[in-house]
Amino acid sequence: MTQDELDASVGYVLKRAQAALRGAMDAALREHGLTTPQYVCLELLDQRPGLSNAELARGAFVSRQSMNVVLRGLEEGGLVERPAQAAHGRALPVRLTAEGRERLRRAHADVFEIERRMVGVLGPERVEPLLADLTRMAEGLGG
Amino acid sequence: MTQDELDASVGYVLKRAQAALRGAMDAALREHGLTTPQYVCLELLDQRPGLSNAELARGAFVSRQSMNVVLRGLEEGGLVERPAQAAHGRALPVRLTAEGRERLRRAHADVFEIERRMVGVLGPERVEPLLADLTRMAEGLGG
DNA sequence: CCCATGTCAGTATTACTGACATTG
DNA sequence: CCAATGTCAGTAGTACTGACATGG
Repeated sequence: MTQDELDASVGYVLKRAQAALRGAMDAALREHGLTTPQYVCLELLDQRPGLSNAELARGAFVSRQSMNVVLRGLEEGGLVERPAQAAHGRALPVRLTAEGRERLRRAHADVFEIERRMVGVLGPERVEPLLADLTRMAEGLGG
Repeated sequence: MTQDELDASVGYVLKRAQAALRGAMDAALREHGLTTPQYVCLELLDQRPGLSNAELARGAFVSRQSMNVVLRGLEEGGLVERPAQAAHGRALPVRLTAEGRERLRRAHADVFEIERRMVGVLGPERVEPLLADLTRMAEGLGG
């Protein structure tokens, strides 16, 4: 593989774009006392209240164990809450607290601005195909 | 942000695609006794022999310290080598050993197949714009 | 002096694996 | 029995910060 081929590697530019986004998010979220995985977790819970740990893990593309660590941090910070016992299954539905919702709201504004800046360099007509292509690639790998 | 907005978030699908690729690479490279960061490091060195630790770190989007850990692992495994002292600067040029080149060659075949499978679900005419868009997005965030 | 580099130390977050009991 | 879940334990990879000496 030559240098040209590396620059032209979809995997490489994918990683580059993701690293740039992650770095920008880490920096912005630090001011809100959140890590990027924590933010992702809050975002998922805001959209689908009551998701279980395992469901959150799948949504954030991490293991159950990793998500459990993230959840424990959020719980200690009073941003989410879990019932002590499950109603019927084993899954414990997680919900945002009022403080969690408020923290998310403020952090979201900054993250939204980052994403706007990232996507803003593209022509608006590119966004839809880009979303479709990335989704199909993930599905193509069984993701 | 609604569920539709999350699915439509460029950041989210970007992460999803990258997670799928990373997972596939981790699985494939395990059989070659390599981690994904180690593989990326070998690939960079194959293309540009003599890169320093700091240059490799920038190329792989990790910190100097993290890359140093990766390099130490590769050095212990006899896949790369560094001179004990720098010729003129402080930077130590890293080079693949014969074994490193051979290990990379075999691993590369599997990784190439994964990328082929990932990109294969797209129309060939989509690849170029995709590369360009991802590159521009990274640059737009200062990556 | 300034800056990039290599390196050491310590710590934190995230990740993995394996394992096990529980629930439906 | 089987599948999914929550959880415990151990380990590993990657990240951060701060610090320091070195070389150009």
